[in-house]
Amino acid sequence: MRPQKVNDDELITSLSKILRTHGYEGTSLKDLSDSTGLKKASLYHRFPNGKKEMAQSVLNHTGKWVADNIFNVLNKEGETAESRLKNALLQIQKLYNGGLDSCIFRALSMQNGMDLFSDNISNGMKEWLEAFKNFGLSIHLSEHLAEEKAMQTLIDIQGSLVVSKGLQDTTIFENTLKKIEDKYI
Amino acid sequence: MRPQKVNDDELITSLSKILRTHGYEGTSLKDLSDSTGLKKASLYHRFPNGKKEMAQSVLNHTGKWVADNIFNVLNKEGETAESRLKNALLQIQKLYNGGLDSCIFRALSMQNGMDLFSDNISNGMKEWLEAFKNFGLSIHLSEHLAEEKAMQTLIDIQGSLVVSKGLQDTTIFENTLKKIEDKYI
DNA sequence: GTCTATAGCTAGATAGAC
DNA sequence: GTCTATCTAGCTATAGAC
Repeated sequence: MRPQKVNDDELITSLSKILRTHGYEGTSLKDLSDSTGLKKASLYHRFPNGKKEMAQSVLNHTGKWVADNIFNVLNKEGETAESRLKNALLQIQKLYNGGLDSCIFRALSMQNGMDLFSDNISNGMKEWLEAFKNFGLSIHLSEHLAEEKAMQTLIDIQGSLVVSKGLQDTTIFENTLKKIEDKYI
Repeated sequence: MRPQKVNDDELITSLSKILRTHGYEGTSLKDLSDSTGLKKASLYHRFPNGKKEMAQSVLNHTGKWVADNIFNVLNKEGETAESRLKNALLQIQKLYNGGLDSCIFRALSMQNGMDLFSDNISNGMKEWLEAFKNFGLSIHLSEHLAEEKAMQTLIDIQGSLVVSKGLQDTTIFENTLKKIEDKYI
């Protein structure tokens, strides 16, 4: 076996970057080849089902990163709610590159992408809701209020990313993260 | 001259439907031809610059509809603020088909679309902000608060559309419209 | 104004050398 | 594991008949 030119993590990172920027339909195999440095045939060797498997891998990889670096931080034992939330919001800022990068859910959720990934996207969003609901419960909000606040948080994040992109102004995203903090504490 | 098979309004409506569903990159001329009932060459006769001109026309047409049916309603002389807001929110619900349809800004704001339409999208969003700011001023909010509430309203609309689509649950969009009403009144 | 036909290109995908 | 070469299908776009 030849050595890998690019390891799995680097590969997924490049794929993620280009898919989140151009969307599923707007990303060609040539784009993916150029951005990873691997030829198309090599990409097919690593991902036999082509572009849809690459996007799927990006979804899985991102889901794991978010679980480890956001949800776990948000509900970590033995830390104050303030510090858990603050740290989680810092990780969210990192995930979206300060508002410059789009959410992978959005990038894959036009019709063609939805036909392939709707379950992943739906389940992924439910995990965000659950994580923030658990955070709400940990600060003794009622079940109902914890759910409501979690939903508003998800809407704030997604909405501020769309508006930041549209107005080309990342302060909108940053201000929204600050507001999320204020709404909880 | 032969008669038009499809008038401009019907044409734009079909183009809008398909572009908002599939996004700019995900919509092919064949899709546009199938959905409008006009052959590709006929579409080029009506829009000599092809797909980008069709999307541009959809943006312009939607912008006019929104100005006439949402912004004008929201700031109509001689009606109570409650009734203006309620009516505008009904029109917003109509624009997005109860949360089933995506926003044209979102459908055109992956990278390839942004390269072509960033100014339209940015200016369009600024008009939403201005319209809601003026509404806020009309109910005697401070300049600062009126701007802040307008931004949150835009974020709520865009965010709830993304989350509704992702979770395939339009009640999220509907509940957000109700909340917008509560936040103002 | 709409159509058929077609040009020229790029897409996704595969075969087989090294 | 990566590559070059290639296939077929689909893409955007145009020419020219009616």
